[in-house]
Amino acid sequence: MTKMTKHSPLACLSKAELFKDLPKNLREKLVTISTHQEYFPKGSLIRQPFDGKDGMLVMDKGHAKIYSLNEDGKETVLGTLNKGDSEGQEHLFSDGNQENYIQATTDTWICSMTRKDFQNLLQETPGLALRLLNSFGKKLVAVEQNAIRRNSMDAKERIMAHLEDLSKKQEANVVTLELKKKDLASLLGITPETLSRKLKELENENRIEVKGKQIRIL
DNA sequence: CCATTAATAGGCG
DNA sequence: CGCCTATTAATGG
Repeated sequence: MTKMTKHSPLACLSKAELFKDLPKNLREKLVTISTHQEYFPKGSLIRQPFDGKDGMLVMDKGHAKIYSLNEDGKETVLGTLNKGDSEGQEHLFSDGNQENYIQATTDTWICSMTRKDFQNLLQETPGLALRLLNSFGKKLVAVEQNAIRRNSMDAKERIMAHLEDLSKKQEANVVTLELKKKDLASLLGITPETLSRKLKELENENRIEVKGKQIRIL
């Protein structure tokens, strides 16, 4: 393990979309119930079933993927986490064990807080509850949309739709894939081979240009 | 270097 | 399309 960066809990929480517009006094309240910064080396599991960890986490630095495992041992990628993203909000409301895995895809630092502490704070802080609901809703829409695409669009269309999402999010015509292509394939509900082939097709149709993880949308 | 993992290609159902 | 296998590229130690 390398150096330990000095940790500012307030700065960490303030990066989160969910918290960053909160008045400082509220953020300081959150700090009082949050853990110290935790380090996870690339490839390690931040969360897994039956690890006994509840509550939510905030990405301070790094990237991670969320996935589930079926009985054949194959993983299905459910989403990604980037700096400032928060995850595990559902565990703030119920104390069941989660069935998903969260794995660091780069060296990662996170902050977290437990369900109990968070619930107590929520009761004293309605404004916080409102923001949480809004964020929760946005996530729901994204998940729903991916589900809709899986059922209504063929592989090529799904890939293009995803690239356009990325383009919008990254505000560029040249997008950078945040996942390995095999993980992206899993997220889109297709195989890596199909992804590879369809990217080629799209390229031949002059709709995109692929250079490794950089893709230009034409 | 070697070993492992990721990406691509081709065949087939 | 997915699944399987072979080949190649990229990655890590």
